[in-house]
Amino acid sequence: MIDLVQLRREPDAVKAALARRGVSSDTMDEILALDVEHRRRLQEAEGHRALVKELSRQVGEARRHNDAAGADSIAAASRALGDEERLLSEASEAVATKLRDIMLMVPNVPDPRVPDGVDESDNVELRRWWVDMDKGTPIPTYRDYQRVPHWEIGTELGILDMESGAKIAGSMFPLYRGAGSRLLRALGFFALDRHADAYEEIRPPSFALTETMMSTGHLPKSADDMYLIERDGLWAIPTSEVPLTSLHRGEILDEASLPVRLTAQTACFRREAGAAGRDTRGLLRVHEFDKVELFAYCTPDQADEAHADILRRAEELLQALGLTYRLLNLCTGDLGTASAYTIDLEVFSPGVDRWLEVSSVSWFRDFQARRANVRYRRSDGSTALVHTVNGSALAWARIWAALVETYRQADGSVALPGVLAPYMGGETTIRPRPS
RNA sequence: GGAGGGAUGACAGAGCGGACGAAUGUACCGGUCUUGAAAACCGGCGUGGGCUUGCCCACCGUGGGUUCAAAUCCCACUCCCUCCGCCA
Repeated sequence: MIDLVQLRREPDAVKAALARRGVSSDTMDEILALDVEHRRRLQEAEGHRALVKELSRQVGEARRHNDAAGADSIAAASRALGDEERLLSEASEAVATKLRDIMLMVPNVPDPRVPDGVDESDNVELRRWWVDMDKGTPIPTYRDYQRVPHWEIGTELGILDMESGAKIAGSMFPLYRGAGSRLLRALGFFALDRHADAYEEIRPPSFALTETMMSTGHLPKSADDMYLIERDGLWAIPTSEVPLTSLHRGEILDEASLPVRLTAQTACFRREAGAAGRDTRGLLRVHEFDKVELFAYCTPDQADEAHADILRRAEELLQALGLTYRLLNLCTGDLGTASAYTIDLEVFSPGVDRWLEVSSVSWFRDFQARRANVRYRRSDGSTALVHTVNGSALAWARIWAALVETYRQADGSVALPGVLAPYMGGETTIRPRPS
């Protein structure tokens, strides 16, 4: 949620910034008008309320002096006033609800660093990295045997079984097996161990209440993209950002404890309703995948460093895995609702010949903290909203795909990077299972 | 799933229709005292919102209701504790 006080104070600046994201100035004017009306009605209602309370006090006073007649007459007057007050409160509340409903749909104010653009094609590439990058080519030179899509490699080696996944849960639910399953586990352990120096490991619930989903900005806007267990009113989390943001919901944190850094690996569930029919092969786009998330609650002053640290850690993992990747500065048209600034990391997967998004490192300013009501106490005793920052490090399904494609050998085996050896029982080469 | 008990400020814990935003203790922040610290004593000490900046309003798990008036009474729900049942 954006800051209503800031909007009142500098409406033109906020309108101009949000116009870059396609929010009409009419919408903002409607918010401003509702805000004025709400405060007017609130004053009216509260004025009445104050009178009712005063009269009630007088009823008690009269009772104590055994003035039954006086008490009854004051009570009658108060009752009449109370009826009026009820109507005024309802009117005020109705305006407040309307105002809040619109506010919930307004995206975050983009940072000046965010480039203008309408969709992902306008994202700005910042830089690329790959092992031995010196040839002046846009991507590494790959051999023919690396140009095989991971679903073919997966079937060939018996490590990925999309058909069985579909039989069990429908299409786009992957099933890994044998060394493929172990690789997935290895990646999660590898990453969590690397982050353990500065980030507390959390294992949160995989489902969340509607209120929890509101806090991150996933609801009300993205309801169609998430799984809902209707009977219990629970949503399957699309990312561990959701539970992590609500870990301290409604709390006031000690400034000295900031930044609070957390990491979690969870399954992430996405209906991908808007992408039906796209990228349906293999692991390019799946309904369930594991992801390690890095998260920080921090002060506004710490936000840049917190963002940089998450980005650095995601890059270090990619470099340790020897994967080719690039950084994109997301444009206004591709920015998530709650984000003020996002850097995406994409790996190049030679078998499918595409860049795959494997991390989004975002700074939400106080947008999520306002919804989740997470504050910190400054040394002077005042309170302020925290900033939230998060990013994946990393999303494993697509990493899995990029790894088996990148490291496929001429003989059809896959020779994984040595950093995974401790997590693979020392065996980093995946060969066809003898049948 | 059944029966009972509970949920109050940072924490502990009173209050159970009328001046209660809430006793008291601890913690915390000032001050006095002290070479310094501790102790003692004095003062302060919840969060949000509105506007005429001094006042008003809201908040005692959540949502409804009763009443002139609700932390207090009634209903529903959530969570925690104890016991029984079931269970990986």
